[in-house]
Amino acid sequence: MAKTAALPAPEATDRAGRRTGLEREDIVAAALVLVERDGPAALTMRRLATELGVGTPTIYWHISNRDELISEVVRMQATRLAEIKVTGKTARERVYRAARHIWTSSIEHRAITSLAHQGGMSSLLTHHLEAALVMELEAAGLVGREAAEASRAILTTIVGALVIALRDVSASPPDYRPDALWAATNAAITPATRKALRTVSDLDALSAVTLRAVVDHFVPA
Amino acid sequence: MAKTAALPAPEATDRAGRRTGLEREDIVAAALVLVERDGPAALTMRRLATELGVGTPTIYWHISNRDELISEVVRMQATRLAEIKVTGKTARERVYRAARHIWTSSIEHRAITSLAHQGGMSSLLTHHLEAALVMELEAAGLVGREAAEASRAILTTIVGALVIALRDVSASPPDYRPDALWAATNAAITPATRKALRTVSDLDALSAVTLRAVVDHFVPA
DNA sequence: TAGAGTCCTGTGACACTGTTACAGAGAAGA
DNA sequence: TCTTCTCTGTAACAGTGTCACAGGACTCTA
Repeated sequence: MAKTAALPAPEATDRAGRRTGLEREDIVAAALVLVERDGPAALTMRRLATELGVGTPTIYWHISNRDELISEVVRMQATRLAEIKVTGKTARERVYRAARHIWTSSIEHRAITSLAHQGGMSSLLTHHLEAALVMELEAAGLVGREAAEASRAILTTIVGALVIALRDVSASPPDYRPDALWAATNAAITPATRKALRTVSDLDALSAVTLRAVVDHFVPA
Repeated sequence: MAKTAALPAPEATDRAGRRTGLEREDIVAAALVLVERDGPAALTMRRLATELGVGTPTIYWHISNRDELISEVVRMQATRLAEIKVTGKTARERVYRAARHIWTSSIEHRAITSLAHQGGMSSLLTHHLEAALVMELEAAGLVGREAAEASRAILTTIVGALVIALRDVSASPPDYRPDALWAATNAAITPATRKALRTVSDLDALSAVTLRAVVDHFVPA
């Protein structure tokens, strides 16, 4: 609200009547930079205001909520990720590549992915990429509910790997980290397996393999 | 610390020198009840203290951190979930059932699952169940790195579906909810598929299907 | 040129969070 | 009885999101 009422005719003087010339988009862009640079926890209203050389109420004039700010940040990042060129010979391969692209770009911008994720807005972040995935699914012959289910199954798989990959292991107490847990467990498990469970896994490769399996299951050859 | 130094000889008088007779375990149990009743956000130190009829520093005498409290809550819940009886004829089927058990129990106690998850401690919560899963994987012939990878792939799949299932859709602004997003997108997608994408999915069934596919891929018949 | 109106911004506050310094109360041991 | 250790309450600190309010800066009108 507020901003929608009687916009001041965007003529010659673009930013008339403002003191700092601060626009909604500038705030969102600054927030995006802040998150990518210092992590999701750094996105504080006061800190963002300081970054912009402004008081907190100024931000609240342009943006109603912190949640809305996060939404907007995620959305801006989503549009930046919009353009994809999916390659591959078979339809299956193209579906796989489209899905894989969601993973790589999410990992690449892990700070914003975490932000979107802990705000429950991961679907907003990946929506454009997901649209590309659905298009490839349709090209592979899946329509309607079949396409929707395949898309969701694939996205589910990606999100799961992302959650594991992006969590901060050093944050939890040493005794409760996965390797310590497997070292301490008294279940009837072979030493070899136990050792393998204690090593950190290459989630990128694992995600790729799992993704391939899911795609192969849902997309006909 | 603090508690470890010179414990007061647990003889006849069990709770000597205490005024309220509050134990570490009581606090954790109360926190568990609080979370299950009012959700993860309700786990506030002050609120927990009020629930126990006590001041906040009393809690801090027994437990150093809020993070440690969360760890302890998750751990208590994890031990409660420990006992499983996996049934099924084939080894594959038993692996699937063990994996499925992780899903159902996580959904059943969604508040604590969310708590564990947003604290990055999902592995702690599901550790016992995961151990059972690994045992079934070994029974199916997978050892060492193969078993570890299969276990991780399966857990990843479950976690992904959980994240999607447990997020609060009503929290995000209406324009950014999945159905609105698919209604507004201008991608080249068939109306039938678009409609299917807008409907809420049965994640329980979808998770089951995806899980079956992943298990079939990693576990030999 | 003076006044009115609108748009934006700063000061300061409120309620809430986790966390802790400090002063004690109560029981146990000397 | 006196000391010591274990626990607990009062009160505060720093930080968070959010907003009421006053006022400055600009544009438009008289």
